[in-house]
Amino acid sequence: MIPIGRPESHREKRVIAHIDMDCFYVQVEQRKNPKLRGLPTAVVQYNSWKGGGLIAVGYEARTFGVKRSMRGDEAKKVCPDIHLIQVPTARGKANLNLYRDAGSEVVSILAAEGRCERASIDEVYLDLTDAAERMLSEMSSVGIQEIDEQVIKSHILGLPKNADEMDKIVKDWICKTDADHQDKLLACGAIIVARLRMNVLKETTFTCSAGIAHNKMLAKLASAMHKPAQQTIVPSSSIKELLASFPIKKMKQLGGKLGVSLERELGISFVGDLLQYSKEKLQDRYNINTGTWLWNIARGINAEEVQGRLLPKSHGCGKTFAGSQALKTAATVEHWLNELCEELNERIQADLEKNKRVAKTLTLHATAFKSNNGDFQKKFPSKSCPLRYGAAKIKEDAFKLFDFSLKEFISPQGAAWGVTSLSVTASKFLAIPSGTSSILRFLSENHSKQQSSSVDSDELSIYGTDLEIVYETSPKKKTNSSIHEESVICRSISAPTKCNKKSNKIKQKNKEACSIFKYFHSNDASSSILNEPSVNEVVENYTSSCQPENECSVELIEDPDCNEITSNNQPANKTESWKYNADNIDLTVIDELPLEIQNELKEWLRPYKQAKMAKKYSIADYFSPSKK
DNA sequence: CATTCTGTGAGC
DNA sequence: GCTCACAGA
Ligand SMILES: Nc1ncnc2c1ncn2[C@H]1C[C@H](O)[C@@H](COP(=O)(O)OP(=O)(O)OP(=O)(O)O)O1
Ligand SMILES: [Mn+2]
Ligand SMILES: [Mn+2]
Repeated sequence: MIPIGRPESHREKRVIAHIDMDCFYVQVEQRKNPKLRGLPTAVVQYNSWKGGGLIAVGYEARTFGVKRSMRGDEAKKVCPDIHLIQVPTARGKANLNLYRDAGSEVVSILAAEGRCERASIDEVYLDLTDAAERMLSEMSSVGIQEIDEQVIKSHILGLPKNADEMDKIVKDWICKTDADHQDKLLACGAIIVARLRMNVLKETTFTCSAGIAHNKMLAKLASAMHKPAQQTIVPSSSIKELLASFPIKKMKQLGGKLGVSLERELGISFVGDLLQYSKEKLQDRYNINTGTWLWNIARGINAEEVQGRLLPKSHGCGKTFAGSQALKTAATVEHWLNELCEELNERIQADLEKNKRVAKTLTLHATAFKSNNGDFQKKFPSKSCPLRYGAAKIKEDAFKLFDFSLKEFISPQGAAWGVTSLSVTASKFLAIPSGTSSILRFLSENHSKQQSSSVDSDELSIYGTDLEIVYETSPKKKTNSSIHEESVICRSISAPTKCNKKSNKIKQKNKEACSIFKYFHSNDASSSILNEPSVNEVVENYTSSCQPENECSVELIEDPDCNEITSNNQPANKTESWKYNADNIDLTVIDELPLEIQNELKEWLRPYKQAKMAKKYSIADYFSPSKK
């Protein structure tokens, strides 16, 4: 909820920008159909019921009083000429990929000058401290000379308002040679941001607005002050006055219940009104984190870091089934879950291709009512399980999760039910290592070759179906350092089979596992991971199996060749571990796996078996250009 | 009968 | 680690 309240150092010297696209979905539609430019336009989802719901409104339409969340019909009433563009649909639901992709385009342009955090589909935070410092030092002797026209359009808080002289005042402020260091850095930040915004416009046709300040909170606040296609600078000297009249509910994090409780319980209206309360009082009334955070924001202090993150952390698909559309049979739920899972599968496959990462967790959310107990919406328990790649697996697992939740929802009485919303989410992404000497890269390259000459990619995915590849790298601490370990374990994952009522935990069938190998190489500068695999690779075969329906006992056997890193082999969870059998270098263990899995595993392991027969154990052999 | 998303900390 | 409420696009 509330970010942990950490104070910033007394004189904050960071240069932080917040950039937010103007009426974003509308601009995306206007790029697609330029005839809409300059016309009152809004984007709606669906349209058969009351003209659909507006989710984005262009600035021309806003002058007529058209608002987000209005119905299409309502918008037509106040703005008869409005162009209502529908969100694309697929599989009976809205599909937002057009806007997601446009958002990614923008992020990739804006990430060029400093650490960038994708804060939503249409906004980012940037930490431009280094770039601004560099700029300032480069022109410290000459002073700032030429200024883009865009920069002149900046608004600078705390300066006297004078419409006629504005251009000159801004230019003077930006170029002022006797300004303090903090202000000069902001001026440099503003120049950089203006250029970035120009780049976005040139490369995408989209306009955006920005705030430039010493922290995220003030930058966010400023970016919304002057829209569209403008930017606003917050010099430190302007903060007190700004917050003194800044409404509490407009502050990020105070737009909900907390903001209301502040207004009601303290009887205040503006962020600056919080100044009268001691830190202890705020911590006492709210809690240590929230209280500290409140005390700080009243003073314009906020030390939250800009996280370097360009990609979303999860992908979700959902649909609501309002009123009479509520789903009342398992079959209709299954139908819609299938549609949602199809889309989710498509999106995580695309994400894998583009971003080389895999999702590890599948979560099902729903809302439902019980019709005996009044019609009132009750939260349906959400559940998650390991995500298995492949549309069929995702569908199977999502429906099982739903089924567990439903039983919990209706028990013990058992009653008629109706589902009013469903969603499935893929999360906990892990990057696939991409260095030349990575085992996973090797696996995936080999696998994609097999795939091209075989069946539906859905049915044979490197991360998918019943197999998962667990990839681990040794934590570098505790070592003697230059040794780097990668281990790959290939194991089966089953659909969720049981749900423990008490702990609410989904039980998987016990995993049957085959540790494929471990791989060590030196991570010295002299033999960098980026170089050809070099190194003292040791490809060890580990074999093991877990008895189905039995918890494995931990049996760690020291690796004779690599004593120094066995401590890193400690399994985090003692219910799963691998026996090491140095003698069994043949992959006979797979004979103990279910036939279906065996076949799949054999396909996968063909290259390794060939390698074994040739008594070649070095992964380097696979990377050498002559081979393969 | 707003809808369809995403991210965070608390509490277990 | 998982689930939830809350806050925001
Ligand atoms: N409540 C919502 N439901 C669905 N989609 C939304 C919702 N709010 C915003 N969006 C989508 C559509 C918006 O174009 C996009 C960016 O949101 P936001 O930045 O708040 O407004 P905006 O970009 O449309 O206008 P502005 O120019 O005021 O920033 O996210
Ligand atoms: Mn926006
Ligand atoms: Mn936004």
